[in-house]
Amino acid sequence: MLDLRLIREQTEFVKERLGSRGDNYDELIDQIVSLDEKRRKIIAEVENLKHRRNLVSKEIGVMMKEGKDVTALREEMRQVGDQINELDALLRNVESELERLTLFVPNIPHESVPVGRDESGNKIVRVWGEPKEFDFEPKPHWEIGEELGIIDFYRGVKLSGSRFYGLKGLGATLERALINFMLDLHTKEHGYTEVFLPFLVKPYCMEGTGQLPKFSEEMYWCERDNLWLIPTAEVSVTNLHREEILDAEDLPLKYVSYSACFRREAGAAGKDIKGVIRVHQFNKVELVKITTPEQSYEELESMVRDACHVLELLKLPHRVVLLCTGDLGFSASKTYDIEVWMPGMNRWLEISSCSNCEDFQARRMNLRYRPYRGAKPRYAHTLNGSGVAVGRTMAAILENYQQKDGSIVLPEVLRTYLKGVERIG
RNA sequence: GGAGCGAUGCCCGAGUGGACGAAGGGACCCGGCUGGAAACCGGGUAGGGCUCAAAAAGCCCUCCGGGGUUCGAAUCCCCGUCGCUCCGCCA
Repeated sequence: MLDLRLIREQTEFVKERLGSRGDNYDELIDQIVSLDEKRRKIIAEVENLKHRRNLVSKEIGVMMKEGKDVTALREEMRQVGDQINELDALLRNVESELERLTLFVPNIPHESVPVGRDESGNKIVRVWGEPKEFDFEPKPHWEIGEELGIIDFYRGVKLSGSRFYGLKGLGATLERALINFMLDLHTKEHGYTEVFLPFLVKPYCMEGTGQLPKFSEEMYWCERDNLWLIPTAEVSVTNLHREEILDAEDLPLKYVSYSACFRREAGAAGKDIKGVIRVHQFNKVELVKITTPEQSYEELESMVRDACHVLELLKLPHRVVLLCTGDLGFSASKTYDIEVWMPGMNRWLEISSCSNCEDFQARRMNLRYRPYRGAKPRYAHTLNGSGVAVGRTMAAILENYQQKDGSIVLPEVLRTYLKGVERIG
């Protein structure tokens, strides 16, 4: 959520910056500005009346003790009270509409974000490693997984429908090993605190991180209990300290969390239909930081490095991409994607996305910190990034480590997590 | 799922219709005392909004959240959320 004051006082700036995302928000912003004006007018009026009522009510109390007649004043105040109720009701309507609209406004891109229409405007920041040369035609991971009997697409679909899959034997073990490897790396070497949180959350959590109200179609909803399945642990972890005022000396808070992620992929019919890269349920290890505005961009850089470290240790070639304004997510001010090389698919594949949301989410969830003793609270900055997507990492391992004979030689760093197993097949 | 009880400031806790943003205690901060400290003494310590260029100041709101009754609500009524206790069920 953007600061209403910013929208009010720098309307043109806000419109222009939002416009760089590729959609026009002028009309929405104009509606917000005019509702805000209306709101302030009503407030001025109703507060005057309340002030008067407070004074007179006190006086009535005093007069009653003195045995004076107060019927006339009482009657007058009853009328004032009616007016207040009317105005308050009006104000509630205006405020709820204002809030509703404001929740649909995306975050303002950071000034360092390149302006561009779509992913063609993204900038490659750096590349790590080189795509391996194969002396045979490398296969895509879905063929490898099926041939080795470690990924079961058919039965995943039998159980739950399209875009679900199952793992078996060393496939299941590898998935689990990857999760543990990533969690250990981030807790032991990068200083994150591990948390394990609910996968089902209240609607206000989804609103807090920006999935609701705009992206309800993308998520699974348990209607009976009005709970939502998280599309990423970003939701549960970032909301962990919602409505709190944190001490500055505790910042930055750095959390890492494993979670299953659930996505309806509503707008992706027919896209990436093969393999495990676009499915309704997948595992992810997520990084979240809560920090100060002064530190947040440094923290974004180090978060990207922490995520890349996973891929470096796995010796998977990857590159870091700075997203342009048109490719930026709703809540983000600045985002780096990390893309891994998939020799079987012959393309780069997003395996992590690290964003600084500045105070956009913090404002939605009322997450603040106190810069120093006695100071006014300020909104914190929140960051999130995959560290990294587990299913896609498994796919990348299958494709990058495949051998001519169809077997997989497992990355060395995983061997302690695989009880010494060195290859599959 | 049933029954009952509860939610007050940073923490504990009083208040059950009128001067209450809220007694008292603790904690913390500042000052005094001291060679220094403890004890003691004095003072202070919530959030949001509106008016405003801003500051200052004033006003409004907030005693879990939302409605209502009333001239006036922390206090009375209704709804919701969360917590506790007992019963039932359950991995």
